[in-house]
Amino acid sequence: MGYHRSEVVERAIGVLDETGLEALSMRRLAADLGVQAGALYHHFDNKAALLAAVADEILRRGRRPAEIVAWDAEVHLLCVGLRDAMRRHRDGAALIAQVHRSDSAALERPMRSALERGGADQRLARVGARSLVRFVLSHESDDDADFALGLGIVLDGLAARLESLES
Amino acid sequence: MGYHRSEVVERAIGVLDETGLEALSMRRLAADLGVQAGALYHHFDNKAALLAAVADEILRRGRRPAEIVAWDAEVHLLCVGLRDAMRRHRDGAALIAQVHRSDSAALERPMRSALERGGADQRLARVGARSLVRFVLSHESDDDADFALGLGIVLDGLAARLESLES
DNA sequence: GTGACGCCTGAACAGTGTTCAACTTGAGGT
DNA sequence: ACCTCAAGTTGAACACTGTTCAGGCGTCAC
Repeated sequence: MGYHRSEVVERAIGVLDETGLEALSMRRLAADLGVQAGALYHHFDNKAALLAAVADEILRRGRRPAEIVAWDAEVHLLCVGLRDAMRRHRDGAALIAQVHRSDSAALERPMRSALERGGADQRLARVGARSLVRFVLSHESDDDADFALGLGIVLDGLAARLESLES
Repeated sequence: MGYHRSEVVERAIGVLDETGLEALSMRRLAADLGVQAGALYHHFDNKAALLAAVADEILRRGRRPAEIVAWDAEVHLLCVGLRDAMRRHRDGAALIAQVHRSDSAALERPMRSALERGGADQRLARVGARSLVRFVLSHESDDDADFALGLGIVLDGLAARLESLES
């Protein structure tokens, strides 16, 4: 029995790690909790809401205390942190991408404020943050070296735009 | 009745445009063709194969004759062409991303050879091509101006890497 | 005519998300 | 101790999904 949402979410992460996103059905999760599928709908409006809570929890666990560093180091840190968080669980990137398909503002916000601190105007910060978040989400399975190179390319492009804004 | 694969694919594109990827089920498509669902399995091994054929057709229709231009203009053209092709149909990006999730080599190949013609080594061409393809696939719903800005950022970063290789 | 083969039907299987009346359970108030 | 009320759960149902397969039908070749 999952008294609270948090226990359901925790078990959902367990099922995710064990069997993957594909196999994470309401019935499978309910059975894992020793409960009927319908019971889950007293804690979550629907499966999407449940998955959103799971994605939030995965990201929450991956968050680190904010450090005050140079903007480019912070952006780099945010990207690597996001990648690490989603890679800690099977199908983590697929899940997070699915949940934030329509609204990825929450993921982009910290990235955006870092870019603005680096001198970007609103538009550049918005587009840059979006590009970075989607870059990270779509390169889950690449090895770290390739990821670092790709991220470096995007960051170089951003840096060039920022320099030309300052002059 | 869909005598041939091509007629099934064509009708599938029709259903896609009318009702979206979510509603494109085997039964829905079969009904649209005036046929039972099981009949489709004489033309395609499974739904994934059908969707792959649909994605291929969408991309084929979007292909333009190769022009011989500077590498950066060609990369730009390839990206815009891919974007246009997938945006011509409802959920086009979602479909193509789904089909090429495990194997996006076919999409990356022309991008890679253009980058190599621009002086990139194998690794840079591979990582750059992958980043560009995924950038395009994940920015379907952005307006054109934001897309152009984001693409410009990635291309600037690539150009910087290419210049430092030549020196 | 007699096969053979391609295409299709219709039903079935096992699964999915979701809803809902009815039941159990436990805590609070009197 | 009793009653009430609400939260939590059940079990069944609904309308779907992809997929399989024995059987039938029609069109060719021989």
